[in-house]
Amino acid sequence: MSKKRAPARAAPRQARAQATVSAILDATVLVLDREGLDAATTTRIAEVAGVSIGSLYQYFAHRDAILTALQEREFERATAMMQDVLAAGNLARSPRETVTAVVRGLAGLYATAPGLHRVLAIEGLRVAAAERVHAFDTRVIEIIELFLRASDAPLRRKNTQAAAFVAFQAVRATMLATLLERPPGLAEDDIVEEIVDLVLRYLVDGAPEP
Amino acid sequence: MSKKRAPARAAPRQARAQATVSAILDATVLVLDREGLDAATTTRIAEVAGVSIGSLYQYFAHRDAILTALQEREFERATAMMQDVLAAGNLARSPRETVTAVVRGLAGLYATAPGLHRVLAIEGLRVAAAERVHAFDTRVIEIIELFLRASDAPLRRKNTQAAAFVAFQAVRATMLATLLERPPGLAEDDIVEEIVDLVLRYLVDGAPEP
Amino acid sequence: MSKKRAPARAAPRQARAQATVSAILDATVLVLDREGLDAATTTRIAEVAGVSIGSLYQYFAHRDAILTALQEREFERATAMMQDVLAAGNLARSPRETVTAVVRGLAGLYATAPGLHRVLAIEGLRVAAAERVHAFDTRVIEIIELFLRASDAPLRRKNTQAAAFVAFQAVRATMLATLLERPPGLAEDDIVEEIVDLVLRYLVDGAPEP
Amino acid sequence: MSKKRAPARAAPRQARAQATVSAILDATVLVLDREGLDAATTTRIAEVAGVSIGSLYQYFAHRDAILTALQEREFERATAMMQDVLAAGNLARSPRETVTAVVRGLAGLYATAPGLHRVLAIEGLRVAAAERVHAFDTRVIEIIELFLRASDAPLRRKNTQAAAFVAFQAVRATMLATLLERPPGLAEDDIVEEIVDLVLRYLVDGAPEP
DNA sequence: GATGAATGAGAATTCATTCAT
DNA sequence: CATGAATGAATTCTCATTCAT
Repeated sequence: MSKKRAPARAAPRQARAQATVSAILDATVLVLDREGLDAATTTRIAEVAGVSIGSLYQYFAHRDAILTALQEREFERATAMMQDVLAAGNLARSPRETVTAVVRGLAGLYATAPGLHRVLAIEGLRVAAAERVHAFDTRVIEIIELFLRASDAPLRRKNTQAAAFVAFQAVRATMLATLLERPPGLAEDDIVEEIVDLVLRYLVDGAPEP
Repeated sequence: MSKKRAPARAAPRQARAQATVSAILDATVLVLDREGLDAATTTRIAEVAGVSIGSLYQYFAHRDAILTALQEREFERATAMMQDVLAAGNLARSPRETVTAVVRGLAGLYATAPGLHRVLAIEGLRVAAAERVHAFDTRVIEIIELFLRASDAPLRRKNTQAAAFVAFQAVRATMLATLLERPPGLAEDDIVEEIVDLVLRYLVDGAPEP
Repeated sequence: MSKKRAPARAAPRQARAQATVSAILDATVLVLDREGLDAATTTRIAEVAGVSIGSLYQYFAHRDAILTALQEREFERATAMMQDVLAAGNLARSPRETVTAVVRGLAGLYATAPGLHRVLAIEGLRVAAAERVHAFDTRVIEIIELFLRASDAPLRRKNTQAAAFVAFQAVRATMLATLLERPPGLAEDDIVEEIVDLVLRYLVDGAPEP
Repeated sequence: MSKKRAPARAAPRQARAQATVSAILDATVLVLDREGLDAATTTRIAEVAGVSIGSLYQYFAHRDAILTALQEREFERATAMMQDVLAAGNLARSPRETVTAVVRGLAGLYATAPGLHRVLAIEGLRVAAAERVHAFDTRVIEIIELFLRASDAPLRRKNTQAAAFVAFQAVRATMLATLLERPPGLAEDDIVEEIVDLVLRYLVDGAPEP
């Protein structure tokens, strides 16, 4: 489905190479977050990374490969965070504690570079993003679903998959919108609480008031 | 405030001109929805519209002007729908009826061209979109807030502004994600129900189960 | 030699037509003088003339025809002025009087629209201007030469053609430069005097100091 | 002050780059001289330079930057020539020798590419040329004025600034007109002599006949 | 005749990508 | 491996000119 199937650039084995790749990805984050997608030209990225374009193409077959790698990295982080918070070991926590941890975790990920996540989010990336985003969503939803099933909280929903989907999308979008639009007269902490409440009431029966 | 302030292209007086403008906007919708933002070059739009680029530039000072016009048009539609549904005359309806109407209304707007709305939504448009999107959000939230205050439903939230913001973002994003990702094993009607439930439980105390 | 040989638009016989042609030429002068050659698009000219482009093309086969007509008109005026001042009837005047009259005459022509004359002068107009400018120059030089020969002032030059050429170019350029650059600390009258002196000393023997 | 302030294209460090820049400038001279300003499109320049447009834009932010660079280069040359000829060391020369040197110097500069200088001169270049041309004129006039004051020739004019202005404009324009129009029956050398005489009689008292 | 909507060739400029050094 | 000069396809936009109404 992806338009460009690159001839798989040599995975960097040496430390210096690894550093270069990181520099490029970090530079891309910086540029995307501060200057937007349009400004993220290969030249600009290379410049911010302190690397020549030649070198950039040593490690990435084409521009999209950089964006893809970045997306992958962020998805990885998000998945890891979710997995961590929703691990079996945490089943003992109260639902509120758990949901709060997830929302705060997501907020943490987004807060570093909200502009980046605007771009990475479902609506932004163009090339073959659909599949990748879908895969990520599926995975995250799975994690949530598993947790929901394992939990012994009094769930309101029968269709846990749908519930996981709805809950995740609602949290993701509201969190991002908050970071990008800062609704007036609302501290971030307040919003976190609102979102937690939104999800809790939706998922759990008789969720205690905060 | 916007970067490009066009020398105000001639407002079309003749019928033919009006038709051309419509053709261009409609073509843009088509292209954006099916081929994405990147494919929406002026040439492609003109081609799909069955119009010469010259004509395109007769009515739109530059590419962004087309996108802006489109955004304005869609925002207008959305606002109108919300205003309609949340009008004072509808205070008598049950909360569930009202929320359902809103969600269905939004679904209706998005369903025609989900790809378009992906682009038009907060994360997509680049040029000076921020202000415009923000203005739209503010307006919608105001409408919601007004309704919440006027309603005599047993509201759970004290901060109605925050509530309006969270509710709207949650509905918008989840609806859009649904249309774009066609979540597994869920008909659109099911999703509508889920979203309605999400919002209802969040906003209203003791909302009766469906 | 000219690239475009137009199918000779119908010479306007009616008064209204003549007025339209004038309006177009005058508008062109205005635009050229104030906004420069680049701004002198057919649309802009028509707009300033208060005429539709369609009408513009009714009277001028193409854009260049307008500029050519204008050039012709200005050349005509300049030639007429020279012819007038250097007519046989004026042989009685003192050389200083005559030269002053010429310089003032030129100043008068240029002063109305210096920007226009920058464009019309030798260096400006592009299309087939060379021949036309050359013809004009030749004609003017002829007029000057004839006068010089008829005059009984004590001429210093043997080669009257060369003298006429040099004198004319010097006056023309200095006058134009003056109007365009507003040289520091020099009123227009001072410059006229300087130029008169320049030419007089060059052409006439023992020309009396001012 | 100029409308376009370019993001300072990379100054060429490597030898090849320097060669490319030169090729572009030289090609521009060629095109301007032979085909005129309108023909000097970026594509044509690149083509004549034997370089891709991409390369052209690697070194010049936009078309005007090329023309500006060229103008600067020619102005530099002209100023250097004047400064050279009118240097303090040359005060011993006779006025006729000095003026002849200046006129011949200018003739030398113009002769290589008269068409180019038609464009570069006051009337031709559009973008922000005014200031630049003015600055050049000012500088040249200063050089002349300084020389006039230092010289012990019997000057006729009190206002040396005005004299410098008039003398320079007269020489410049007449020289250029000569090269562009080749008045019939006149060798370039004759014209030089005429111009020298024009200026000498204007500036110096009792200038000896040739 | 007048109007102005439509046309499209052509110009400027960008940017991903390659490749000689 | 690194560098950065060179490339050129693709894109936006302008403007002279035509022609149906």
